[in-house]
Amino acid sequence: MTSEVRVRFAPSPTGYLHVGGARTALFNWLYARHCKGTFVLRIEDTDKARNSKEAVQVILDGLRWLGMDWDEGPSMGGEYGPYFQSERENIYQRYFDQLEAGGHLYLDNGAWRFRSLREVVVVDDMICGRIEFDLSNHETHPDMTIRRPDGSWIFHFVNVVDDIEMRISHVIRGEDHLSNTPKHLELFKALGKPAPRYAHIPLILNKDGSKMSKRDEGASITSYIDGGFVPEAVKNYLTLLGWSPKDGREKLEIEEVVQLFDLEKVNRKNAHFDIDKCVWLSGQYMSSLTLERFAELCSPFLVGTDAEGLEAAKLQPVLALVKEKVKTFAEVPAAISYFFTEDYSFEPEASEKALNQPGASARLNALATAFEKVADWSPESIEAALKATAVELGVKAGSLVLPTRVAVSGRGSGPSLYHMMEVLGRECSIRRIRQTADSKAA
RNA sequence: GACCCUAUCGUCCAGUGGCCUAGGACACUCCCCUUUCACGGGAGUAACACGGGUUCGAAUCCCGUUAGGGUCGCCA
Repeated sequence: MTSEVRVRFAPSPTGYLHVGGARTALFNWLYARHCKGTFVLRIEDTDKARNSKEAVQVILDGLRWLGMDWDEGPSMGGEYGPYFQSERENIYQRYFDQLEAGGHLYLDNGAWRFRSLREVVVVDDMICGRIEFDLSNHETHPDMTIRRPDGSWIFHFVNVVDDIEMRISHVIRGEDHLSNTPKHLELFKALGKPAPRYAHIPLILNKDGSKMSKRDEGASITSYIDGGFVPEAVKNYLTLLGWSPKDGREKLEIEEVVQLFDLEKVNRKNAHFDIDKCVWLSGQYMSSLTLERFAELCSPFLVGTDAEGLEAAKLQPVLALVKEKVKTFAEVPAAISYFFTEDYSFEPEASEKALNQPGASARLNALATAFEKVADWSPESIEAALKATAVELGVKAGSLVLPTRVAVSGRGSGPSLYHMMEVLGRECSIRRIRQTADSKAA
């Protein structure tokens, strides 16, 4: 029972969830699920200045959006709570008293410092291997502060106390903590408790290798939510940063990742973040979404557009048309706009190429006349009518396609023309073709 | 500055002494398919940081250099 795997993600509520933090959470989540262990979410809000309900909410929302459910933590509870450090005052006091009684602490300018054991500390890391840190030199390794003069607690101390109290078996965290680990090990030793296993995962940097800061593209999970990425795709992309199934596959069901995931196989090299590949993966997931889920995930992006609140019968056929075309939901409003307004704009280049040609107007009118005679308004019939008209006019069918497309949509590209016209409807399609023939075409 | 980690195409991964004239994916270029764009299919450009070892043999092991990243807070 003591060998049970318990891992934790312990973010500080800074107001945003960094992509690197999200991946740390993900690797914890994957390891917990792989081992059938427990994934704990603990909020490290000892810094009262930065602590706010909203800031915590951003983290919870981000984790939920990525489909990482926690077994213990905020709104879940659990037998090792509370899960906010701001509510664990008495626990820290107890451990503090123990350290003080053991002679490990001394006062310095009103703050409490931990007297280092001044030894060589070995970190046996599951990813980085065995590393020795020589802490014997006071100059290069000053005693760490664990409590401020105002009584508030410092990260290193509360982090260790909570890992003890919450029975954490494996600490999976960013490599930026690797150099802090010997200090933490000293604390475990002074407290007389066994330390957890450590696994430091490499960091995520910008594509050019520079440090990723808050403002950089893709740094905040909120940017993926707002950017309309398919959440499964972002989760999938994150698993591929530092880990791989080894067989070259890129798109993997998360259940399979859970099955295959292993800390020992995680890379030791920092990953450079490539938003293009993430967008590509989102597009891959997009096409495999059911129309229902696609419509559901689209709806927040339709707010404020002509398509907002439209009944499913009107909206879904249009969404079906663009589903295979977009890579993010954010692209949807622009992709469908001309279906829901007569005030659609014409792309200059497409207009120039398709409409500003001699005889374009006459050809469009001939097409409109042919479409008026189509018995059933199906893609097949529309196509047949267009091809027959091409024969009549003595031109290639292809040369009528683009002008028709631009006339009914204003654009040079889009869904299959015949399917698009079917959804647009006979009356609307013909009206747009005639209007364009009158006003735009030469 | 000290200490720690890392080093394969522009990027993400494969490769753990011979199967590597280094493989896959994104991006890029070209071709095919197609009514357009996209999808799909095919082809191409492109990498073992450098220098020493060890070995019959090194992308793979060792050392050094260089480069990048991290830590050294009364931030987390």
